[in-house]
Amino acid sequence: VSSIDDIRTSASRGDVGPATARGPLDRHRILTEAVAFVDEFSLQQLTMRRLGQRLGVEAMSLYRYVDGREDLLDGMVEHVLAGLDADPHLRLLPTDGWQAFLQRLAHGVREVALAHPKVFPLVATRHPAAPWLRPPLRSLDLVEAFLEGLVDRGFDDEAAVEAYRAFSSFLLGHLLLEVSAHGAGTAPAEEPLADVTGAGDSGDADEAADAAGANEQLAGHPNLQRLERLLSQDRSLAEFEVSLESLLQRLELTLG
Amino acid sequence: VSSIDDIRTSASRGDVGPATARGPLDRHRILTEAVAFVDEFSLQQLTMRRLGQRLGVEAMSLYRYVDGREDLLDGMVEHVLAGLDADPHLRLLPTDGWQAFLQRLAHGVREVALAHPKVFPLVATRHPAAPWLRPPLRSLDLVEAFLEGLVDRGFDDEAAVEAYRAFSSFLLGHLLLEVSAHGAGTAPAEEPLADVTGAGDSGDADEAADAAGANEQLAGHPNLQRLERLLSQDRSLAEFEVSLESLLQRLELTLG
DNA sequence: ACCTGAACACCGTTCAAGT
DNA sequence: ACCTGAACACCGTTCAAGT
Repeated sequence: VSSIDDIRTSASRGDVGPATARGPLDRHRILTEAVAFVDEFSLQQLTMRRLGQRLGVEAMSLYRYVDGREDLLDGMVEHVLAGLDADPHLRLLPTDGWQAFLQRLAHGVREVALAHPKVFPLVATRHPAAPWLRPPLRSLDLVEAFLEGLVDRGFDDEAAVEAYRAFSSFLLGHLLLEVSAHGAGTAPAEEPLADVTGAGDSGDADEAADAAGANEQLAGHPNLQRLERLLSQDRSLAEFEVSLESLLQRLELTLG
Repeated sequence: VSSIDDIRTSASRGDVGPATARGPLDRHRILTEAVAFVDEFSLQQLTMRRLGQRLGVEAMSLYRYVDGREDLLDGMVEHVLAGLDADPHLRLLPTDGWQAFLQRLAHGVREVALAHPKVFPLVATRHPAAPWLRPPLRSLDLVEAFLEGLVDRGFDDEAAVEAYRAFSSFLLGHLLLEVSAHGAGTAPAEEPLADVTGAGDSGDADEAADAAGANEQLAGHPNLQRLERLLSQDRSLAEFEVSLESLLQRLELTLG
């Protein structure tokens, strides 16, 4: 049942977003609109046909610019991260320590993730071009800048690579959780617990259970029950800062 | 072109795995076979029709036991994680310090991830039932056990919740990167760099570029070039241990 | 009770044909 | 050069019908 609701949102009723009819197509415009579409609706709803519709064109036209759907998804990932490659502000600056550099880089990636929460799972899970290109730092330029920055500030090769690994794990884990919580709605504390009185008409008990959602079995979990408010608070920025700070301190130790 | 290759692997030619014809269907068997199918092929290739085929049944039969494809995917996530809920070995034992407890739990989740690398992205990205159920610790029981264990060992409420957040981020980031590297193949160092001589017949230069893969522009990246071997080494277990150890130490500090 | 045939609306993709 | 009509093989899903 729920998967049907999912499909019947506005995107499937032809309301497909801005059908701007400027000039001939090009890859950049396709990627921009694809990202905008996903931002507005969801990954699931993005199809070649609907994207064509949004661009005022038949789906087949897209194949001149993208090599099928997989290439479209790869292109979208590249597209949302492109700003990071370009931004000189995310380079090692003359006045920087490596900590300041990593701080800016981390927050830069975080901004991209928050700007496109529904695209970020793609950034996280698409197979990278090389096994050592670790999401979310998915471009050669970005990784090169990272390594150069650290080596420039006294890291030897091993330490720089270890820092790269630890930094990417940290970013990926944190940001993926942050965007996924974003999608799930922010205030389950407002949701009344298991309203067993069933307020309505329904034939079977399933509906009440559904409404209670994850709270259904919360009864058998005293700690969850007691900590629900605490768990529901959005601490993502503070958590990010604290974990990042802790990572930087750990890296500092390996510098010996 | 590549997406077609993707589709034309053995799973689409009717070679769909064990078509065991034992008794009537049930949800558990469906989930087991769905996970086995993805382990063997990929998420992309899993369709209701092919899964039915594998079970010796028409696709429509599945709808008696799973509420559509979305529910199937949710079920698979629950299914691969079910062992963790059950395992008393992942509970807080009388002899445990909280560090030993978290160590065992972390390694338990890691084993699940490595056992089903192609399923793990689902564990990582499916919307959790509640926003405070953070992947990869996706079950009420597991999170309850986590919180209970820490509170039992002297964490106050705030510290326990903070530990839960930090622990889940760490696990998610690390394991997602580990399984995705797993899929990408392990030895890009063996791959010869941009063989521009093009060895063959081809009309345009695209093929050589494709073969070079991510190495195409490695020329402009001196640090990547120099560190390629280092970057290609599989350090995942050591990295896991070190990051986990560091996390535990950090948590120890918050205990005051 | 459990499974299926037939059907529907929708996909991605190709290719010859239009302009 | 750029787009499309028509077609193909495949999807997920429903529902009345079979056993």
